[in-house]
Amino acid sequence: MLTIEQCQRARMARDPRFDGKFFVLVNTTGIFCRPICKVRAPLEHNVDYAYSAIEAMHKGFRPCLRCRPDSAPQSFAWQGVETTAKRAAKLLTEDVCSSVESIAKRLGVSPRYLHKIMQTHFKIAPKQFRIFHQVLLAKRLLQSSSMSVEQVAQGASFTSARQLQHHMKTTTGLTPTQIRKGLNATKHNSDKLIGSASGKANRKSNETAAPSKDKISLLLSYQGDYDWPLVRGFFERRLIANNEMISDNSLSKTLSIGNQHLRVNMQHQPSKHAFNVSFDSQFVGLTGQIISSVSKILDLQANPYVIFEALKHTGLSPKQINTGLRIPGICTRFEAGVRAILGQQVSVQAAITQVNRLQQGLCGDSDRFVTPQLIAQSDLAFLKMPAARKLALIEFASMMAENEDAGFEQWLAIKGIGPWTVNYVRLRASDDTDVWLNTDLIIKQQIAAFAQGGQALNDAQAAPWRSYLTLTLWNLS
DNA sequence: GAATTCCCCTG
DNA sequence: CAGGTGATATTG
Repeated sequence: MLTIEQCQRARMARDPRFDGKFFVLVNTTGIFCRPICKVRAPLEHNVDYAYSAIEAMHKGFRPCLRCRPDSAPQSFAWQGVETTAKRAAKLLTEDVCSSVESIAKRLGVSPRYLHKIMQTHFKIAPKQFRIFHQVLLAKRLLQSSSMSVEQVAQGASFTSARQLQHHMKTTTGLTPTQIRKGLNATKHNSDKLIGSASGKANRKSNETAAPSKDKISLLLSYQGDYDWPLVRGFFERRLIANNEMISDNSLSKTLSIGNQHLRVNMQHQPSKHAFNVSFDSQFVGLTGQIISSVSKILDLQANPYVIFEALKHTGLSPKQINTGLRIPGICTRFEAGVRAILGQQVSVQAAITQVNRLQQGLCGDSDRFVTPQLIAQSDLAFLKMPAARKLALIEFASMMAENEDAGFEQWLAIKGIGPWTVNYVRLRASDDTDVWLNTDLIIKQQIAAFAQGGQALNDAQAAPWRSYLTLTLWNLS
């Protein structure tokens, strides 16, 4: 527990690390706040402290309407405007189809206020923010794929090649073709980049708009080392039949994006420090989402050097730290949730067997991963596991069927879903790099082993990359 | 940028 | 409890 002094300093500093740890009771008004409440700090002689919202309510205080200390921790209301800004940025880039207005509506704010939020947090209006993102994606496609300019425009969600031209010109001063030529001048020929355009060139021009049977392929590069054998092994031990396939140098998986389903192949090309990603060109419009899914699955954006440096200070010896460490990801929270629930208290082997039984039982030989709806409608009689866990899975599926974006506080409200499950999901399916899974059995054992060896593990040193510490300990076991 | 809402303080 | 103040979030 915290001392009065600590509380005092924490609330004066509005230190977010203490948010949720205690509450400020203001005697003069009978209102209680979170330590980070933006309102002018009450005088010390007017306040008391409580360690839970329940306690505060019980003492007759009502929650502050500004900081909402009554709402569940981690809910959006709890996290304040910054979270709204982040979510806005995410929605603006991910859901390019929706208008700015509808995104504002989804966030529960007026378009005007969204504009203001974006302006204060990103110094740019929502519309412009989105266009920049589209242009950046288009630029990347021009430089790393064999896609035609027309395809690039579609891939980056421009309504036409003309639009792409226009925005590219106004933001970079160059036309799409010039961007692509820039690559040719400085690097190799474009046909060195995975040829698939060749087949297209031969086809009749009136077919270009129609869905073709061609493959689109692009190169997604990573920085630093990449321990593919390790990542590959991780996936191999958790493979879902039909939905996923693995070979010596590649992984393929059927992704479900919206109501579309597509097979994506990811082939490791160590010499290029990249993965060659390919999928059917009829899904060109999903290019952006495919890239982000693949980046998540393969953890392409990690910077292993920085992580290595951080992990060195935890007490691990350099030999124990893998410089090519990546976190094998899962691209939807739903799939991660299913795997986590079925993985509670059992071995990796047992867990994946259950996942496959579930998949087989509800989807047969389909390559599409099971849906929330299918689980929610089933009684799961064909599964052999504790009844409580089945119920948890069904309830989880119903929640996801109703609202895919349900917050973790809603997850936790389900009986059978606790901190371990949520954190496992955060580790493998969120952008958070700082998930320290110290409630995990293996991790506990590792921590104990280090303590016994006289060299206690200092996990705080690994922040904000404790997800990688977690994975390192798993690998060491 | 004004108007509104909300909170804290003092008398 | 009323009236005064300062500050933030939000809207039109």
